[in-house]
This record gives sequence, C-alpha cells and structure tokens, in this order.
Amino acid sequence: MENATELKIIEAAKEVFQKKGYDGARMQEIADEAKINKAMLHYYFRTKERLFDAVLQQAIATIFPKIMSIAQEEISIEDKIRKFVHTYIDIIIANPALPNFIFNEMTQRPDKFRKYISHHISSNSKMFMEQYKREAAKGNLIEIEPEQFFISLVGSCIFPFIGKPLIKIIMKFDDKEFQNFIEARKEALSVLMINAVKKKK
Amino acid sequence: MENATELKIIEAAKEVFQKKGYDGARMQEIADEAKINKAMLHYYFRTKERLFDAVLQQAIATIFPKIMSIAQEEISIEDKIRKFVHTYIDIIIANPALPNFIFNEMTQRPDKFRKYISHHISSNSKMFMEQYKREAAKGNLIEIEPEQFFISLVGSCIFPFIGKPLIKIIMKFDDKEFQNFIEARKEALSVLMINAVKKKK
DNA sequence: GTCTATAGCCAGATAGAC
DNA sequence: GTCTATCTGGCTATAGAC
Repeated sequence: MENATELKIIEAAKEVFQKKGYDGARMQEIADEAKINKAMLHYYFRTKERLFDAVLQQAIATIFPKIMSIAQEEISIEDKIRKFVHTYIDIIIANPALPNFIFNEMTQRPDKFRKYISHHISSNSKMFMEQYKREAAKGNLIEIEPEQFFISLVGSCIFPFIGKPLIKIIMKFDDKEFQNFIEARKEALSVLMINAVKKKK
Repeated sequence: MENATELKIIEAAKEVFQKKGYDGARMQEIADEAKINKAMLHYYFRTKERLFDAVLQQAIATIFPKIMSIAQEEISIEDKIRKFVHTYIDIIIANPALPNFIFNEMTQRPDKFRKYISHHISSNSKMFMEQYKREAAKGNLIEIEPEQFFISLVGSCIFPFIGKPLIKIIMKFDDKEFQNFIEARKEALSVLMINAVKKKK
C-alpha cells in the first residue's frame, strides 16, 4: 500500500503538525524530520493541506474508535467509568500531543473535522446515556442529565494534558511529579467520578 | 494612557489572535477589523509579536485574578465549589474564545506564558488544598488528593468550551441546545462535584 | 498621527536534470 | 523516485509624503 518514503513522511508530518499546528508547521521542517527532500513532500501529497488532512484523519482514527467501543460493553456503570478513565488516560499518555492538536484544529477547521469524524460517530454514547437513566430509575444513582456527567468525565481525563504547562506552574510540579500525578490520577479519578454519581443513603 | 486608536487596535487584535492564534493571524486582518491602516499597527506596537504579547497579557489578566480570588474566601468547601463553578462558567460565557486561545498559546509558547502569568499566581490554590484536607480530616469528605479533585473541577468547567464542536456533533446539539446545556451546567456540575467529594454515610 | 507604496523575506509549490 | 534550483505569492515591516 504505502512505501517506505511515504511512511517516513507521514510520521514526520504527524510529529510536526501535532506540535506546531497547521499554521505553525513548515514543510521544510517536515522534510528535515523525515530526512528527505522538500520536493518529495509535494511529489507524494501535492499540497501542505493534503498532507495535513492525512495526519488529521489518522489522528482521529487513532483515538476515537478506542473511546467509543467502551460505551457499548455490557458492564455496570461503575465498571464502565473505571475502565473509561483508565483506557482514556493510557491512550493519551501514549499520544500526549493529540488532545491539543485535535481540539485546536477542530475549532480552527470545524468542517474538515466533521468530515473525518463522521465515520467514527456511533450511537454508543447514546447507549451510555440510556444505561445511566435505567440505573438512576432504580434509585442507585443521582438524578443528573447523563450528558452533563459524561462531559465532566471526558473533560477530567483530557484536561490535565491540555493544561499541563499551567498545572505544572500552579502545583509546582516538575516533569517527574507531573508524571506521578497522571499515574495516580487513573485510580483517583475513577473513585471520584463513581462517588460523584452514587446516591447518598 | 491609551488613545482611541490604540484601543481599537487592541480590541481588533484580541478578536483576531484569539480566533486564529498567533501563527494563523494576519496583521492585515487586524487592521481591517480595527478599520485602520496596517501601518498603524506597526506605528503603535512595532511588531506582530509585541501586539500579540499585549493581547496575551490582557487575556491572562482578564481571567486569572477572578478565578484565584474565590479560593481564599472564607466559606465552606461546598459553597466554594458552587461559587467556583458558577463564576468560572460565567466568565467563559463572556469570553468563549479565551480557553482555546490560552491553552493553545501556552503549549506553543510556554516561556512567554510563564512570564505573564507569574504576577497572577498566588498561594490561593494552596489554601483550597489545605481547607480540603482539614474538612477531610473531620470525616466529611472522601480522602482524595485535593489536587486531583481541583483539576477535575477546573477541567469540567472548561472542557465544554474547548470541546464545543465535538460535543455538538456527538450530542446532536444545535447552537440553542448547546447554550441551554451550558446554562444548566452551572447547577448540574455544582451538584455533581459536591456529591463527588461527600463521604457516604 | 495617518496614509500609500514598496522593500525584503520566507514559505509553498514546480520545473527539469538525473 | 529523488534531487537542486527557482518561481510566485503573501506577509511583516519600513520609507516617506502629507
């Protein structure tokens, strides 16, 4: 399918676009990173925009299917919350530049984003909302709009990465301490969020 | 201090830089937005970078003091959480482009950010952490690292704005529904977060 | 202080040899 | 397919008239 040069280009483009964004990225820097000539970028991808599109599509395909699949598993809300938090944070640890990249480019180029994400939007998130409502009807969970809870859950997983520089300043964390904070967060956030929805007896 | 032209420039620059980011912004667009000549931008601010710095400084000064001041008020943790959520969401409603702008430029230019934010970092956030620990010692609150809770609180307030395009797609919200979602969120998130830290009897 | 015109540079894209 | 050299347009910044 794709030859070695094309792969090297995509890898380099991922690196540079995710770090600098579309506007800040330079074709020369991508070429240097890939250790090839700048003309090759245009030979394989014609324009900066097409190369960017390939990177954006791949970034979306990396992260969304993994997230979405959890919502449909047949486990309790509590287990789902814990599994979601652990999985989501692990994915971002493996791709720390992704959240900033995706959320920035999605705001900057919403049409492009909508186009590439459409394949990955399933009704799985709806299933989570329905499951929550059923459990709440039994009296086990507080009566909150599940959408409000879901957004809090996602935001709490992602925010530490988006806000990393600020958090390091405010909490006076060095890199090692920040890393420990994230590692501890998987379980701490699970406990917090499960407690958040549990009804007081 | 500042004359009318300088103010018009700053307002226009805020608009464009916050929407497009440093790299995506064009001096011509700022001039058009301010309805003045492009040369005037350089007359008043010399370079694009200096104009950007003025905007970034002002953005930081708009948002951080208001946030920080809540942490030191002498009210209960519950009241503090509720007040924090309401105040924070109201500030962002009034400045919806600010979170994306700040979090993106802070990642892109951490040194610049550190420089301008240093004036606004107080020990107030520490005070919140201490208050949490005292209350937890009494047995009223779950034993979580207060930093973990605090980051969840902030992330849950900010994330809906950073992730607006994605949320609209997944939840199938139109603009009006999104606005209602945010309005309802002030109270829903307060309740959720207070319940999150309350110990089950 | 405000404008027009333009200098000077830099980045994306292409031509053409090999 | 891969390279060097170059074109072209757009952007920041400045010169200079008023």
